[in-house]
Formats: sequence, structure tokens, C-alpha cells
Amino acid sequence: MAATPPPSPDTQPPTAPTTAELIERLAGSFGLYYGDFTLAAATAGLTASQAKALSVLRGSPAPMRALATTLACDASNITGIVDRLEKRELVRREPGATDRRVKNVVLTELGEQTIDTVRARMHSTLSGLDTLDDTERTALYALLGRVFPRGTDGSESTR
Amino acid sequence: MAATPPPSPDTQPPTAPTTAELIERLAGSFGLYYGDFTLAAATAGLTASQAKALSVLRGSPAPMRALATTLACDASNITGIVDRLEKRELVRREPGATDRRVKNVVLTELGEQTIDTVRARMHSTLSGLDTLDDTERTALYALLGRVFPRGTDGSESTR
DNA sequence: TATTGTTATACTCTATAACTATA
DNA sequence: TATAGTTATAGAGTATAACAATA
Repeated sequence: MAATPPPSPDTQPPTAPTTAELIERLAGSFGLYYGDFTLAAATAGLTASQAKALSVLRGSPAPMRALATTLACDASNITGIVDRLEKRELVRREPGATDRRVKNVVLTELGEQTIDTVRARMHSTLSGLDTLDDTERTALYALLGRVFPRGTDGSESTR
Repeated sequence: MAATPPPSPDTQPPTAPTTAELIERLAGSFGLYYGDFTLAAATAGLTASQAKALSVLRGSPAPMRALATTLACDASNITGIVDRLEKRELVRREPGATDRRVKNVVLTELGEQTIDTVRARMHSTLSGLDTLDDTERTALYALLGRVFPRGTDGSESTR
């Protein structure tokens, strides 16, 4: 596909899109993003959930509980997800410093390399972002913030 | 484009966001969207996949095969998904007109009502969209088209 | 031969409930 | 009592492989 000459092969309404049209486009975009992410993860032998977990941990280690909150799933699921990641040496369970009930999940070297690979692939897949100028970047960033006025980083997404 | 006073509680970089920051925001937004959609579907007693299938069929009936392509999953999965929807009277399997191997999946009245309920809920959840003016709507629509220059409606997203 | 839909199988994700060991 | 993590369980999604009916 070309860089992005004829701007877009998209169905661009002659007038401003309606809310319904915007929702449809959001749904389509999200479907594509999810497919891209799933594929990028699969390339590294990971499921989407596993890649998401590693991505969260890339920021900093976290207790099982916090991981469940961030991933917006029940705590019981984390056990299995971390089990599988640990079996592959991508993460380690470390004892909590003060509270002995807590187990901190930490990325291993391999885990860091692996998630970085996934991110790199996403970066190249979303190459369209590199064609945006500063004004467009700022606009997209702000508009998404308007439409999803929550953590955006996933923090409060847990519902 | 300062049409965005300080209403947003967002972390807005003083300069244009980098590609990495944009990807992070996209990931966060998509996570929120997915959570919203899953919740909206659950309210109607549906899983996200089931709701997505109904949403596709809301446009028009489709053969099992086409449904698999649109939902970007293996054909064998559709059997189970449609089985469960059919058991709840949300869809019907109708024999293909010409090719007797084909089975067209059609929404029932109840199926239409159900998916419309989910859509209505999404519409109210994404109320932020209603606060966008025409310029912003057009910009968001076009920018997403730039970043996800494919079907956007899911058509080519498959694979 | 190729395609449509199905079945069988296996794995992962998901939530619920009950359990343990801490606090 | 309350919390962190685990286990057991069940349902759903997913892919692979093999199959019957049809093209």
C-alpha cells in the first residue's frame, strides 16, 4: 500500500459524520486494532491477554491483585495467566516485601525482550501514525481523550 | 484546534504526542471501548462475540462462511456461536437459495430488538461523541481512517 | 477437486465459589 | 474479619484436523 497519497480509501461523508457513523468507525477501528494486536502477540507465541499482562508489567512489577484490576478481570484468572507466563520464563513471582500474602510479578529479561518485540511489531503495523503531522497527532490524542474520558491508560477502565 | 479547553482530565503533553504516546492512548481507548462493549453485551445476556455477530447480521443476513470471515475467526467457531444464538431464538438458519451447502443466518425479531438494545447502550456510554462539534467529528473520523486504512467496517480486517 | 458446514479435540480466557495463609 | 492468592468448576471462544454433503 502507498504511503498515503490519495489520503484515504475511506468512505468519507460529505458532511460531518453522525454519532452513529462515528461509533461504526470506532467499532471498525477497534476491531482492526484488536486483530493487529492479537497477531503481533501470536507472532511471539502469546495470546492477547498474555501480551497485555506483559505490557502492563513492562512499566513496573505488580502484585497479582493489581494485575487483575488493571487487566479488568477476576483475580482467579491471573493465577493461570501468570502460571503460563512463568512456565515460559517470561515472568517471575517474587515474595512481597512487607505483606507475606502478596506476590509481585516481575518481568524477566526474556519477558522484556518478548513484549518489546510485540510492541515493535505494533509500531510498524500502525505505521499510519507516522504520517500524521503535529497538529493531527495532537488532535487525535485529544479527541480520544474526549471520547474516553477515563484512565485511557487503563487504570480506571476496570469498571 | 484548541476547541478543547480544559474539560478533559487527560494527560495532555505540552507538545505533540509521540507515536509511542499515541499508541498508548489508542491501546487505552480500545481497552475502554472493549470493556464498554462487553458490558453492554452482557446487559443483554450476550458475550462480546455474540453481540458482534448479531451486529453484523443487523446489516443483512449472511452465510456461515461470510460470518466467519467478517468476525475474523475460523469457520468452525461460527457453528457454536450460531448454535447458542439460535437456541435463544435470536437468529435462524435458513437454507441457501441456490447452493444447498449454504446456510444463511438471519436475525429474528427478538434478535433485532436485542442488538438494538446493546447499540443504544453503547450510544449512551459513548456520550462523549455528542460533545464533538462538526469539525471535531470530521477530524476524528478522518484520522481513524488514516490510522486504520482498511475496511474500517471490518470487511478486510479478517485474516 | 474444491467448498460449506459440522464435529471432535485441545487450549485459553472468563466468572463464581470455596479454600489457605496471612493480616 | 478482611484480604491475597489459589483451586475447582463450568461456560465460552479459538484453532486444527477430519468428515459428509454438495458443487
